[in-house]
Amino acid sequence: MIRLSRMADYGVVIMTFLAGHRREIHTAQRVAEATGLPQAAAGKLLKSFARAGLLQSQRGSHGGYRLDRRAEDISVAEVVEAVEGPIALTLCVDRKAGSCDVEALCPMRGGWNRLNRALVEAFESVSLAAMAPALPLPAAPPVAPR
Amino acid sequence: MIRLSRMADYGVVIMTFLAGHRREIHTAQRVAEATGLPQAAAGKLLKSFARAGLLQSQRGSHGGYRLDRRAEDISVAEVVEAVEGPIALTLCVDRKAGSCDVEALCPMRGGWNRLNRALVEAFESVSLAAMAPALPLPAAPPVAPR
DNA sequence: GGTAATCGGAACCAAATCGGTTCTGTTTCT
DNA sequence: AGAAACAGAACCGATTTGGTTCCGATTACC
Repeated sequence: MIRLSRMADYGVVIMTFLAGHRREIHTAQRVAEATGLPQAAAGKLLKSFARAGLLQSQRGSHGGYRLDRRAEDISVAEVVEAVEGPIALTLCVDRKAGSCDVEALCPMRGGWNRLNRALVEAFESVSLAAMAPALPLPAAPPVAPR
Repeated sequence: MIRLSRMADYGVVIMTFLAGHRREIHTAQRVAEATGLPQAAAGKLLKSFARAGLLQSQRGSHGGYRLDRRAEDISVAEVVEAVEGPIALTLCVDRKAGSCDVEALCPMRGGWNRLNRALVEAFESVSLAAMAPALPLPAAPPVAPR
């Protein structure tokens, strides 16, 4: 049903948490505890975000992750794309990738593009701050969506 | 990547074809041929649409499916929902279904709802006519998206 | 310099989902 | 009665997803 993957959802939770403690460094372990997400999964997501340049990582002992930007300045689109790759409703729409066989002919292209644009804009227009108005999370309800 | 299922995509193709031949009755077989979609899959989709009340079905010999409404009057949202069920980005957002465990607490609810509403509105605002401007399909490029 | 803490990256695995088919009715026309 | 068609469910293989595990690279501290 046009589901967002659970990982993307987790991602928003994590980034929201980090944004609520700006400029502090947290280990993956700590983030997992604070958010209630499965330890290893949180680690994987944090790696993705670091690779995407969304947050800073510090390796070695006393390392961890740190987010400098404010929740208001981070769009849900950035987070979701860091986890799932570009938002693309259909292959037609996805730049790169062999795309659909009929490519230029397909009369649907335009329509899907229009829909996709609307979707992307919606995601870009919502910030992490808008997602979770009450920051920082108090006892961090362990989430569990999808 | 927030993919629409291929079936939903097929669905749009089928409904678009039928809208291009309004009030004519077509067997599932014929629809499959005309659109180039796999026979059995087309049949399944047509059943879904009939069940959803999107089109009329006529059983028995000389039966088939018929679409009375005009392409301009049918939204992509209707088609997609008939195939995939309600458009719901996350379980939180989905009315019915056990939804997420934390339900009322979860601070993300509001945000996801907002995004979901935007998504639904986008789908509702695009008609089948807008998807495939050049109706009726000529030699029906056999589609093949995703 | 050694050791422990921590991230980086890939490999891996079970389970759910998805695309698609098949089978067994039921209805209706002739 | 028999053939043509839809209705609905069951089924199946392949892919995707959620999640874990491993191993290597870095860095802080003693």
